[in-house]
Amino acid sequence: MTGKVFGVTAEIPKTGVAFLLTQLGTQAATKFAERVGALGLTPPQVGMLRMIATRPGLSQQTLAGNLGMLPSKVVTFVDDLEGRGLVTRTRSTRDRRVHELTLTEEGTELLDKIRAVAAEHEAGFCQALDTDERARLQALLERLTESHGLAPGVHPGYRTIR
Amino acid sequence: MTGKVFGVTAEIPKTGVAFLLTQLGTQAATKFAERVGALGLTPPQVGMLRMIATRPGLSQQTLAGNLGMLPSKVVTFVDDLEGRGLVTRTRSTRDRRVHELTLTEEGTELLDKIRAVAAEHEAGFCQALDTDERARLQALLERLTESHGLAPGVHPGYRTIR
DNA sequence: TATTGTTATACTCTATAACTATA
DNA sequence: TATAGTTATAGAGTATAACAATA
Repeated sequence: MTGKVFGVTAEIPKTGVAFLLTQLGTQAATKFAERVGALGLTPPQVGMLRMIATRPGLSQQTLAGNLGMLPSKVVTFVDDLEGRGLVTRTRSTRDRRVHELTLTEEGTELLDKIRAVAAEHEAGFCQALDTDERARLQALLERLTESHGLAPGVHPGYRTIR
Repeated sequence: MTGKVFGVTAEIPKTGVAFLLTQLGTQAATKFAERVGALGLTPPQVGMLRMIATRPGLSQQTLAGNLGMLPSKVVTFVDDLEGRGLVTRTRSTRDRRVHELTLTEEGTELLDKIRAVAAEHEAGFCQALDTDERARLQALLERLTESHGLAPGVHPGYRTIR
């Protein structure tokens, strides 16, 4: 196979599915980070807000475990989100060691914006495909994620990312 | 939509194509890193070896530019690869400032192993799909990479990764 | 004694900027 | 003066471990 790269005709290695996924996954993650960055958030923080919305009152330890983040990192992020009035820490009455996390009204509103941004991201990223093609692509990708035992909706990289 | 996560029945956000790509891209990159790690290499180093094989005699600056890496990082990597007898630096006769990079015989042999490892990676990652499904998936993914202007065979993340 | 949340610290990584040798 | 390669360094980020409060 031959093609133009860097202005020079060069041998292009036949790119397989795995490498295409690596390329597109990085691209998708970067673009999503840009979009939520406009809301003052990082992708891991978005994951936290979603998790808190899904399971209000959960502890920081549980949150860290579910998202694969370090507990010390969770402290920093919650400090930030709490300082911006998006999340509240409440000492549990049953175990005064734990801080129960919940979204404020403002946090809930921001999550709505996040959902809108995510929808824009999805639409923008798949622009080149028509509805039918997207559906077929989605079905194939779901098959792959299941075969790799990836948890639905959980980014596998929160343990190392920002 | 509802499903089991973390042992608890919870609301799962409908995962779109963009997020599935993020998940799978991270997974593919991680698994590839593990495989080439067994050869003592990082993915960026693999990219360097491939680039040097494609364009023997290129300078470190050109290599850095093409792969989106910092020149100072290239120095470190080439130090390593040269120390292991995989790559040679030769002062250019036309411009004694530049170091022309070439693969040694050993480097060429290692690149053969890398190609084998990449093939195993591809096969292993797509195990859940039959030949026909892989071809259709590949075609759809190629459409997406083209629509996003991604250069064939070039990982977009070498500028930040290890 | 074990666990939650927090803080401190050591370690790694990245990016920038100096520095040399050549042009 | 500008550029290729190198080295040094400052800043950021990560993971580990120490710590106080509570169980």
